[in-house]
Amino acid sequence: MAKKTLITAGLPYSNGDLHVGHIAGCYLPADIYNRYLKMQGKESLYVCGSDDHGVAIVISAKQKGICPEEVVAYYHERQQKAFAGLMIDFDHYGSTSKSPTHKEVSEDLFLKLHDKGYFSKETTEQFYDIESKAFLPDRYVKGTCGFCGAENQNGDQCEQCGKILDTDSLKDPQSTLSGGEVVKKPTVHWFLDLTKSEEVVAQWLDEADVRDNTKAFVKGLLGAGLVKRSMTRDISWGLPVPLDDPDAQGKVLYVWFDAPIGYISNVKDLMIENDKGPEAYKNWWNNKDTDVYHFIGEDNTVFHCIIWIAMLQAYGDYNLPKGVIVNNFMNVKVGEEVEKISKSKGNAVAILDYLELERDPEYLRYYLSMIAPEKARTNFNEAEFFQACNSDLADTLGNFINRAFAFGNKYFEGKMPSYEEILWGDLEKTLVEKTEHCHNKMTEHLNNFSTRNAMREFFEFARYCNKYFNDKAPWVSRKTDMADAGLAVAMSLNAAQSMAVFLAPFLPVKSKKILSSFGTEEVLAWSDYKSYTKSGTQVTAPGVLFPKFDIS
RNA sequence: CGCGGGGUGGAGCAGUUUGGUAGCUCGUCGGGCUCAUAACCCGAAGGUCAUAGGUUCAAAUCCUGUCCCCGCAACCA
Repeated sequence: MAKKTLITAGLPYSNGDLHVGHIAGCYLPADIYNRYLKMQGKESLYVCGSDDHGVAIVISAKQKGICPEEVVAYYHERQQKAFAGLMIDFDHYGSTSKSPTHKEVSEDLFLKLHDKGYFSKETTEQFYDIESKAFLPDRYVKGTCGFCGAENQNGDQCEQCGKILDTDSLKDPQSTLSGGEVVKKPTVHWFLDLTKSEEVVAQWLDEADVRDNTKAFVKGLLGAGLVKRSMTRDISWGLPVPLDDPDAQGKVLYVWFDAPIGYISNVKDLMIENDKGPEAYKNWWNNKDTDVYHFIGEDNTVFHCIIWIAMLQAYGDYNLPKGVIVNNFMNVKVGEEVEKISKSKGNAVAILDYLELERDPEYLRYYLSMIAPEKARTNFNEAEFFQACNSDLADTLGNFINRAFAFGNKYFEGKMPSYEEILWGDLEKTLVEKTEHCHNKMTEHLNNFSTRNAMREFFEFARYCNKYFNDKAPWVSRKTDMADAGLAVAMSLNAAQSMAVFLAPFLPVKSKKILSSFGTEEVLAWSDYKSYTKSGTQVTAPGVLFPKFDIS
């Protein structure tokens, strides 16, 4: 059976708007990979959905004076709008809080792990906000550092001395929510014992498609030894712990436990929606012919490369991911300063803002592919964005296509001139070699999940195309050797058509526009990049594909 | 000795796995061309590849030490 691929992108937390970092980190690379696989005639699915549970949403709701459902609904819709605007095409976009399937699949997974003895029930002391009548995660508690005496420190770590704080070492704890008094209170939770999974995770890591830097990071964690992690929480918003145990009352599954399960439940929902039945998702999740790839941001590494692997392995029936593609964060550059993208600093480059300015979404797809933080963090800078778009998209790519078509219109009545191989000289042979080289390299880079290198390869080719046209100088040869001028035009148009294929995963609309100039409607296959248009065919110039930003 | 990433011409980056003339984009200067979105092409200036030492015929690339920058250190999505 042919291999098929299930692609997922880290479920966006429905408690905020999406910005360029989110898109560059996982949604765009995954979208490009999905389109690329489909162009190769492979069966693939790209699923995602909002991650709706967790303390942060409860707190956010409380602060706004609304209920968690409203917070989730608001951001879920805005996130979908941002994705649609950037042509991030999911085969399915679900929601962990709205899908009954998700609840069912999560409960099944929790219960099976429970029955197999992977959980231990333990009592620990946690901060409890008396006024809000709620347990609080440490970061929502402020107090005095028990080590150095620094005041007003978050409950997880002291910024002054760097020591990690806990319920014992944080003095005079206060709730940042209510401002009220916080006490220590015992509470019962179910812990997943990760020490049992150390070997399995290490083995998976050896075989999986994971970038070297991710591998090194996870190996470091494994070397330090894994611990028990609580998979339940004391809040009311989430999936109730599905146990017939009085201690489970009022407790929910930890958001990080149920979020990745969304990768399974979203596929199941998609299959049900498509009338394939409630068991069809097994063709994707319980089938060795499926390669599962998770695209995530660096903050998700621990959960996807350790806990999720442990969960899947403990469950037993589902595929382990073939790869986890981790991208780093993206910072923004404001003036000379590099900063973290942050809403509170007001430097977030929000997707909806970008779209509202009616800027071309494909310019952003281009730029984010180009500066994708694949090996290290990169900076988003608006001035550089404008400059790169103008230089690469308008001057190099757009101008080349335009000049080839324009010359053809002017001197060949818009008909594709002759370009039989017998006419080729060294310049033509080199051009075709460069085309093949570009295709091969882009294939290699995309197979390695590097949109960045693929794009760089593409523009090297585009630059060469301009050089070819220049070296041929058809505006000179047309006076003495019309056939050679025609050859230059035809070969350039052929190159433009190849470019349309190369660009399709990145800039689907522009790619289509170029192809339709040649009278082709459907997306060509990735390997059909040399299916050139016949001589004599009428072609129509696509016009200016990439207008420039005015940055004077 | 907590873990990881980084330090390459004015700016932004590639190259380091598999040592062998230091590459790309932008910027600057000069030239060419006029088909094209004032675009394109060619050439030049500019780098002791953070630093000190080592291995080697040969090191940005391998090894060791040092300095600087940035993340992470797992209750937070």
